[in-house]
This record gives sequence, structure tokens and C-alpha cells, in this order.
Amino acid sequence: MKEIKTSGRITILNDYLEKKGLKSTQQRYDIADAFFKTTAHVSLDELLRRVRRRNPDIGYATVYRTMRLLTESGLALARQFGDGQTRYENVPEDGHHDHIICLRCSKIYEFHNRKIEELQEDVAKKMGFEVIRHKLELYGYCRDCA
Amino acid sequence: MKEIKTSGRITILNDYLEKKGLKSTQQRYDIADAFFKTTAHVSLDELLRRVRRRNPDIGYATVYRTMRLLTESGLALARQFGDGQTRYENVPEDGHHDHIICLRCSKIYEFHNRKIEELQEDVAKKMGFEVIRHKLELYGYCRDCA
DNA sequence: CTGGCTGCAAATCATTTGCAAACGA
DNA sequence: TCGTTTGCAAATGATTTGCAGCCAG
Repeated sequence: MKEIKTSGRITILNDYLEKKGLKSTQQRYDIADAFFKTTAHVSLDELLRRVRRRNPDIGYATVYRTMRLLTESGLALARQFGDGQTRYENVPEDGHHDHIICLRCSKIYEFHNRKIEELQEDVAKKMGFEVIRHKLELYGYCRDCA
Repeated sequence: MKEIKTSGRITILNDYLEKKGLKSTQQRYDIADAFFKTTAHVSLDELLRRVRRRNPDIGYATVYRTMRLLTESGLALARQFGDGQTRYENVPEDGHHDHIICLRCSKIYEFHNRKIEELQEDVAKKMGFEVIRHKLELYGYCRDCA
């Protein structure tokens, strides 16, 4: 039996809200729910569009503020790809992953390596940092394109 | 004998301008020169401030437009660290480094770790990839902001 | 009740562009 | 000369905030 994916994450959000003395509202639920269903990197505009299919009265600012909450609670990742828009990445339940991208065919593969992450922690600690998250992207040529 | 660092890069810029039918101007020279002397990640404001120490009449827009040229010609790297400002990195002659960024105060430090890079190579090789370059950014809280 | 939330509109902030005058080739 | 460049100011676009009324706890 597999639990419905979003339910666990909604719980994480609710716990976060409670811990901060914030409130669970229908809007926050609608936005989180819509966001958890995304797979790529959504902009605020795109997300607002989706949320409004369910709840047409929601405003841009509410989506903006909710995405900040989701980001703070670790459920979303704010990313900049240089096109002037912040995009939000849905952090999957089974943890994050890194990317390896082929410079010729543009295919993106995912990987995860615990040892690398340990070393990252070491480096950070040495510099007095507490790491919250990281981004690692390898660019090169895949087997087919080498 | 080592050539003066910036002179070669100014040549690259001039070649680029000529190829595009653009002109060499004092402003472009001043801006490029100031930029080549930077070591960290300068914002446009910061760069403008530096350029004006030499040439007080230069405007923001000119710096903006010149940095676009430098980026196009490969001499600068435009980067987004999530603090809402585009920063320009002086592509160093002696290779790259990685970044660790404070989520509160937005300070950016650099580091370099050979072991991490070896592991990256390992991961890539296992996936049939040949790595050309990579990007690694750690986000967290620095000593002062933790 | 009450302090947090929402939607709106207005304010910010960085970036980008239009334009007349100045300039390089 | 002629097309490019410049500095200014204004336009743009995304993001952020103030506020009056609304709502969850």
C-alpha cells in the first residue's frame, strides 16, 4: 500500500506552520497541493495559473508568500536559471538529487552520492557554515555523444 | 616572463568588438579594466562604484551594456545566487572554484576541494559521462548568521 | 476575540530601453 | 560623414509590502 504522495508533505507543512505559530488556511493548502503536483520548475505565474483552476480568487501575493513558506520548510527549492524569473522545484520525498547534463544532446540524468555530500559538510564546517542545501551540476558528454 | 594579466584579455575583447563591428571606447576599456581586477562576484552597483573612481562620468547603463559584451565574449560569467542581484564573475586564468553562500547575509565564499572533484569524476564515469565542467553551490548559514 | 492571513494596489528593486547628443572609424 | 555609443531618464518586469477587512484557532 502506498500512501498518497502529497499527504505526507502536507503534514510536514502543517507541522512547520504550527511550530512557527502560523495558520493552516485553505489557500495555503490549495497552493501546496498544486505545487506538489508539479514535476518541473514552475514560475510563480505558472503556479498561480494552476492554483486558480481550483480556486480562482487566490492572489499572486498569496502564492508568493506561500512559496516562501514552502521554501523555508524545505518542501520547495527556489532556483534561478538566469531568465529573470525565480522558479520553484518540487523537492521529491525520497530526497534530492544532483544533475549530470550532456552538453550535446541536453539529456539530464540524476544521481546521488553520499560521499560527496559528506565532503561538502566537511568543507562547510571548516568554513564555519551550516549547510542547508546544495546544488551540484556536472556538465559533459554522455556515452552516446562523447 | 609573464605578460600583464589584463592585457591579453583586453585583446580578446577588442577582437570580439571588431568581429562584431563594434567600437573600442574609453568607457568600455575602463569598465573591462576595472572588472578584470575583481576577484569576487561583483554586482553592477559595485562595479559601477569602482569604475567611477577612475571615470566619474560613466553611467549605470553603460556598465550594464558592457558587461553583456564581456559575458558574450566569454570574459565574464553572469551568475545568480538567489539574492536578487546578478553578479559577474571574472573568469580566472587559473581555473574555477565552487561557492558557499549564506542564506541570510548573502555573503559568498569560495572553496575548492580536489577530493570532491575526484568523486564527481567517478560518478560520471560510472554513468558513461565525460565531465567538462561543473557547478557546485552550498547554501547555508555562516558563522555570524547561524 | 485576536493575531495571523488574504487580496488588492502600490511600492521597490534590478534590469532594460528610448533618445538626443557625442564620439570613433 | 555615419553608424555606434553614451548618459540620462523613463519603462519594464519581477518581487515585495502596507493595509483594511477576513478568518482560523
